[in-house]
Amino acid sequence: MARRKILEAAWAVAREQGLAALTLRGIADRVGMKAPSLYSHFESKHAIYDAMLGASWTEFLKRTRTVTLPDSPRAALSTIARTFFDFATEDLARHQLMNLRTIPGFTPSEASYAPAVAALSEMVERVRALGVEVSDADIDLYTALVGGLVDQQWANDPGGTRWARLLDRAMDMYADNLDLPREDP
Amino acid sequence: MARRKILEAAWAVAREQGLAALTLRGIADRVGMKAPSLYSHFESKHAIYDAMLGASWTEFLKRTRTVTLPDSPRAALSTIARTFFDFATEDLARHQLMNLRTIPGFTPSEASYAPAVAALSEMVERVRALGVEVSDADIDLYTALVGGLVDQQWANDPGGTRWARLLDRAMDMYADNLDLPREDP
DNA sequence: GTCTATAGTTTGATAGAC
DNA sequence: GTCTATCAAACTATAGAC
Repeated sequence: MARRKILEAAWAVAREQGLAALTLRGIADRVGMKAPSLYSHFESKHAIYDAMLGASWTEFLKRTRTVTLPDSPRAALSTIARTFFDFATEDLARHQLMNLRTIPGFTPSEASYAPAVAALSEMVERVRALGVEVSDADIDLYTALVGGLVDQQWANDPGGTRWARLLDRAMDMYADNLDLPREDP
Repeated sequence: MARRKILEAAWAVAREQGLAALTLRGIADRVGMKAPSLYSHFESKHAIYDAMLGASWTEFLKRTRTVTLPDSPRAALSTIARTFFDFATEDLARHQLMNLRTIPGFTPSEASYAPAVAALSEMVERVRALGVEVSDADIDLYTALVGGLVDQQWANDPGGTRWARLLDRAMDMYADNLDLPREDP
C-alpha cells in the first residue's frame, strides 16, 4: 500500500535529519514520487505526523501487552519502566513525536492519542492487580521519574547508558517510597 | 542600548507565539525597526538565540547565588530543587531555550553555556560543603528527577501545580535514597 | 545605524492535464 | 493516482543609498 510506503519514507527522513526537518518533498523523493502526489494519500503534512504518532503509540501499546510482569510489585514496576525507557531511547525522532511537543502547530488527533492513554491505564491496572495501591500522585511521580531519565539520556548522553544504568536504582528508590516489600532482605 | 531593546522584543515575541515562531521581522516590528537593521546588532538569528540563552542561564546563576541554603542537607536539596523548578516553570519559552533542544540547527556557544555549568557545579560544591558526599551518579539521578517533574508540569498541566506539589515528596524520596538523616523523627 | 530593495531558498498546498 | 506547473507565502541574509 502506498500509505505504508510513504510513512516508512517519512520515518527514514525523520531519523536521518530530525523530525523537524521533515518535508513533503523529502518524503516524496525517497518514495519515488512528487510532493503533490502525497495529497492523494494524506490530507496534509500534519496528517502524516498524526499517522506516525498513532502508529508509534500503537506499537508501544502492543509491546506492553506482550510483556509479562513479575509477581513481585517491585520487580513489576522495574519491568514497566525498562519497557518504556528502552522504547523511548530506541529512536529519537519517535521519542520527539511521542513525548515532546516539538512540532509547532501540530496537535495529535484523539484517535492517535488513544493508544497512549490505553497503554498507561492498562499498566496501572496490571500493577493494581498485583495488590499495589497506587494513587494518581504515585503515578505522576512515576512518570516524571522515568520520563526524566529518558530525557537526560537523550540530552546528555545519546546512545550511551549513563542514565539507563540509573533506572534500577531509581525504581528501587521509588518502590521504597511506596513502602513496597523488599525481596532480598 | 539597542541590543537590549531587541532582546526584550525577542522575549516578548517568544512568550506570545512560542520560541520556534521567532522571526527577525517579528522582532523588528515590535522594536520599531526593519528586519535587516537587526544585523547591525547581531550577526545572525542564531546569535540572538545565543544571547537569550546566555542571559537566561546568567540570570539563573545569579538567582542560585542569592539563595541561602539551610544547614540541613535534606532541606538544602529541597531548596535547590525548588529554585530550579520555579525558574523553569516561570517561562515556557525560556525553559525550551535552556533545557530543550527545540531549535533546529542551533547549538549554544561555549560562552553562553558556561553559566549553566557554573550553576550546577557551584550547587554541588555547596551541598558537599554541608557534609553530603554526592557521586556523579547521585547528581545524574537528581537532575533527572527534578527535570522530569518540570517537563511533566509543562506538558500535562501548564500553569498548574500538579507536579509542583510532588516536589517535596520527590526530594524526600531522593534524600532517603541517599540515606540522609531525617529532621523530624 | 537604519533604510529600501531584493536576492535566494524553501515551504505547504492547489489546479488541471493525463 | 500521478504528474507538471505554479501559487502564495515565509524566511534569512546581503547590497548599497542615505
